[in-house]
Amino acid sequence: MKLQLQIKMNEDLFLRNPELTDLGRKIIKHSIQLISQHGFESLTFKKLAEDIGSTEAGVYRYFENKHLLLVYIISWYWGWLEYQISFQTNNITDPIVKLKKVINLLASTVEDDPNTSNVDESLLHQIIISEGSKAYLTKQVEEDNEHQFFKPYKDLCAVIGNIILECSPKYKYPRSLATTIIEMAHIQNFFMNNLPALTDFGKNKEESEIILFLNDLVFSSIKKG
Amino acid sequence: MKLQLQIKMNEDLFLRNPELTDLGRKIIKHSIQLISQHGFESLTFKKLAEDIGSTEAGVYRYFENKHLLLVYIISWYWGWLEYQISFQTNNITDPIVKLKKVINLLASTVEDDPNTSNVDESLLHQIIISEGSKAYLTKQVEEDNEHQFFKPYKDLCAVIGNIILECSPKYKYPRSLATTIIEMAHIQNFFMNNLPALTDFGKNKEESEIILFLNDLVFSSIKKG
DNA sequence: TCTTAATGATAGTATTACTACCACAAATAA
DNA sequence: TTATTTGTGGTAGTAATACTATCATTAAGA
Repeated sequence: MKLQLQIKMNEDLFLRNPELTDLGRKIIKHSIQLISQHGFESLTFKKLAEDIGSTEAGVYRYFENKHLLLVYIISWYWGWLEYQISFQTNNITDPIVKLKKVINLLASTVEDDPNTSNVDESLLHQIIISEGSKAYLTKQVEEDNEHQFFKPYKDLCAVIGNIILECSPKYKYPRSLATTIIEMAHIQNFFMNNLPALTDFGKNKEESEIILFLNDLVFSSIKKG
Repeated sequence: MKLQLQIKMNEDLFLRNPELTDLGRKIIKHSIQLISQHGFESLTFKKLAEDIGSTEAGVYRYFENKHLLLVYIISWYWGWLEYQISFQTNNITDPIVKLKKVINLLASTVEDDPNTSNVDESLLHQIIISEGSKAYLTKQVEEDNEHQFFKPYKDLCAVIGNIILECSPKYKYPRSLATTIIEMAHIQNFFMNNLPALTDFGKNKEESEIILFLNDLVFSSIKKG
């Protein structure tokens, strides 16, 4: 049995649903490749179209601009990750074990998921690390937020926040701690690989050390209450 | 007595030192205003020149491109903040009190410093929150790092890391905790004001609550040892 | 006074970020 | 079956962006 995993996407993100056509799927696939390889700034719809073997106008029929394309693929990742978390923590009763699993999922190199044929999650993970915050660090956050573009991130944050509350019902900052885990898993990874003087993981560059740091940070915070 | 505070800047950041001329100082002042008002993406040297009452070519004589201008003003801020920290924690012997002071300085709205006439630190603080990570989240990090562009940030991180070690000599992640404090002070602020569902501070939007969160996070982590 | 440095003014180029229009093929509906 | 919609390719065009280059003028320093 081959099951195709479908993530429900916000329809305001695109002009035409890229999951439904060949060109659309190519746009997603190749934009992930190009952004992870050359960075978001250097992506243009012209280059993307050439990479695909289509035309600029063709890409514009799917996405209004590259910001929305970025928000799309990042939203997709958060949706996918929330699914991964619910799947991989299923049947775990101990919330502490659950939370450790979440930290592991956030801070470990992602492997390509065979259930999503047109998305390479390991590249996407690199994009989240290097470009993730650019989705919201804009002057249009408010407008984008009204369109619910950040719902997948908020949902993930709520899921993790609830696990934190299961561990420690009296802990006062479950959501902020959740975003701290998420953001720090990525920022420490970026720093470790690019500006190691900003971390304590410079020698080995092992993401397992980031996981140890996050575990220490999180569990010393919530264990007290 | 009027003392002018001078921050020593990396010379590779500019083509001509903006601190030494009237136009140069205007470029810094107006770019801070424009970026904080309209965001870094929408800044162009043409708009900046018009705002100043000069020409595009004039701005290009000082900065090669807007990325370097951003790195310049952000570096300036880190240098200024490190000075603030050393000044304001001077004579404090208890490292815990010191660290609390640092958290306060990082997470509080900055007031304009009268010792720096051409820089408005409160606007700069907003830029750090919304645009700060864009200085390093690029494909040129490695190259920029070779030019030592991130030294002010690293120095600040080292200073805070050392205070952490004073509090708890056996703590294993002083630098990563330092960057966590710095980054989270800003990210939580951004989320509180723009995406409050990602925080626990949505109702009052008080930065004092961010400070409480950070204090809780930091001191429960380091107190154990 | 001679020279250099800083600025202003203008022009020009390649690229980016789009919008618009037309033609064609395949799938779908009448 | 024909008619129509849908997806795509191709081409053009425009305004803005991100620069580079040149020349004249003024102010400051030697």
